[in-house]
Amino acid sequence: MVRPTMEDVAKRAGVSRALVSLVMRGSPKVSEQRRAAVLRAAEELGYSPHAMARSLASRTSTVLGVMVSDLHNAFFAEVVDGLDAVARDQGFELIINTGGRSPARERRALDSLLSFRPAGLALLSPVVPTAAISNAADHLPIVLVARSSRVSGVDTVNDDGEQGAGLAVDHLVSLGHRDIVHLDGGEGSQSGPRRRGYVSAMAKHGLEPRVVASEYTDAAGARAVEELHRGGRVPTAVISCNDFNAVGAISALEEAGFRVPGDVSVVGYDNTSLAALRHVSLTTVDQPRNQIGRLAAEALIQRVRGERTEPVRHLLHPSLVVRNTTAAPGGPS
Amino acid sequence: MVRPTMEDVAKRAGVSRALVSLVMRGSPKVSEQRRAAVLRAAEELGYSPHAMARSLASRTSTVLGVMVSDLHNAFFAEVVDGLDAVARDQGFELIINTGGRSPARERRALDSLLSFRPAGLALLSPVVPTAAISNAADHLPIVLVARSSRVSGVDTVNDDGEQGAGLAVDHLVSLGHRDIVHLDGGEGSQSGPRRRGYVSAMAKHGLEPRVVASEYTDAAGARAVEELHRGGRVPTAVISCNDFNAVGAISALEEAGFRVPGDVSVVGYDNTSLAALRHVSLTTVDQPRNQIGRLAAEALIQRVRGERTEPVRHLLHPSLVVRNTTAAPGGPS
DNA sequence: TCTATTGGTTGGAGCGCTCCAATGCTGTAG
DNA sequence: CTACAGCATTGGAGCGCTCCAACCAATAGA
Repeated sequence: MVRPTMEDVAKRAGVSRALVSLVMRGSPKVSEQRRAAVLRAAEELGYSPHAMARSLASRTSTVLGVMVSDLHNAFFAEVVDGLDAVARDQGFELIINTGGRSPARERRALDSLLSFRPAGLALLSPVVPTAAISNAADHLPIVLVARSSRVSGVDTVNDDGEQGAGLAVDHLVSLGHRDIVHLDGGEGSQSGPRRRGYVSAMAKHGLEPRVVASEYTDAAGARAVEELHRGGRVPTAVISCNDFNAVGAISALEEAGFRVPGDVSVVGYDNTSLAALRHVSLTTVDQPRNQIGRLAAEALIQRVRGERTEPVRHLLHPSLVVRNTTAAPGGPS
Repeated sequence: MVRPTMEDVAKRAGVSRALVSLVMRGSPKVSEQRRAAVLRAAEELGYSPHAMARSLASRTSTVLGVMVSDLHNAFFAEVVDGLDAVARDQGFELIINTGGRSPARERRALDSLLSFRPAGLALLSPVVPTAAISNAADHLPIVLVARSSRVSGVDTVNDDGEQGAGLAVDHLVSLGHRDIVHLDGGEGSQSGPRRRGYVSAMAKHGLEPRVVASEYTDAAGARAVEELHRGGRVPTAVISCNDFNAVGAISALEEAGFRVPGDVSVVGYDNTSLAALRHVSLTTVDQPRNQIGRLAAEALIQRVRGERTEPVRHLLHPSLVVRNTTAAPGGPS
């Protein structure tokens, strides 16, 4: 169970501890002969450097902390994937913590991440108060993902939800729709911009917006449609707050006897793997999730390396993915 | 950017560094008066202990390493969720790394995890050779998830894939099906046990097994069904290797004019969130993913605490979730 | 009165490493 | 033959903490 230390390697190779340290860090000022001897000794002992001791002694860190508000959510999983790819590539490790969407739990998660003195911190859709964030930002570089904030000195990476919703409206209008309803995401993280984008795009086309309260789940999407149906006010097109909601809406529409997209067109948001299933084949708005993660990692690493001190605010352009749930109104199924 | 140390807190509170250490670790042998003074000083300075220095000095760690072969996969996300819940509850942190299903990358991920000298390591469906695992197992407790292995001294947590496939067969047989095809998962991680379970359950009922090569994707499921259709050998029931495959199969069946479950019943495997969507409503086999994660964390922590030295091999019982894609053969849609 | 005992407190060594100033060792110039 | 580079190498201090033996009252027992 006991692992060899630098001292052990030094002894075995017949050199000093400092020399071993130089070899381990790939310093050029070591003679080839000694280097080989050290590497051999390390190999024989099964030695690998102790990252924490290294970090303590050098007062630097190669760890990036990641606070994921909800690992369950596929969106974050893909963002983390992007973060991970860049981090690993640049020689950084990820240490991940989840907040469970509760400010108190998230607060603790944040503290425990900070106790590792990471080089930087990525907060994915955090719910902690701004004060806690700006507090932490005094100590280390921070990048905020999927939460816009004016905390000074903090980088942000966001998808432009307004633009995305606008794309959906434009698409439907170009197909000939005029009666387009938005199923709102309520408390969901990006629902505000999406709603605003919908409303302003409708206004742009001279159409009257209709926003129906809903949530980011398929059950909520179905419920919203059922209410519309009961009220006798089913539109020719629906823009859901996300893909799950859209799938629920489709299912309720079909149960009520409407054909999709024959009678009603439906657009989702997020382009989750769900939307791509041929059984679903949902027209939806794609957020470049992986790229969001990559940009976040890059922003962090730039700061860590001192290559940049000005905050950067990435606003990524979503794109529309047209599949089989949208068509001209009254068209063939 | 510079954070206060224990020394600073001690000075401010007018006590020794050792006393601050005791307070921080919640030792009972500190007078209330001093404790309060220390806590106040810490608060005022914004001090929080340095986890790495602590770990170095105490030669213990509160970090559990997690190697996820593929974060993208919702299955692992949920397992990590379970791990996370237990770990946090027991005062451990998770440090996560991904291997990307490549032995070389995974090997590096493993090394970098080990360089943090974590208290234990959870490997989720690793692809590295057994030798590497048993090597690491000499240094720290390891739990293997979704990969059965006879490495001595290593704990494992697995779902009983054979039993799960058997449940699906039993269910279909009890509905009256006799012509049941299995769409095999090929290289997929648990496809072997699932296939074996299918074959032996069929044998048990005196039925002839039919295994069709496929994969863990919806496109592959659709392709397999199309082949069956072209060969004119569409069965009355299909057991897919996983939910994605099942959804693909359903979509291809419907396109070919078969009703599900009227003409053909379909069973998935995994009970992903996809299966629960009302639009899909797939009968499937549930693996207790969250519990798999919890058990893995518990196994690790028991070892870390020295509460157990014998390896434990959890084999979890899957359960059948009956929804709307299975019915008696030839029954109403 | 003197010695145990107890509970609170402290200084110092040391965890495995990095970093820096200092050392020894060539080789070349003066 | 001394001086001085230039280079490879080294000892030691120190990162922020824990742990241990020692210490210091204050109280209890003999």
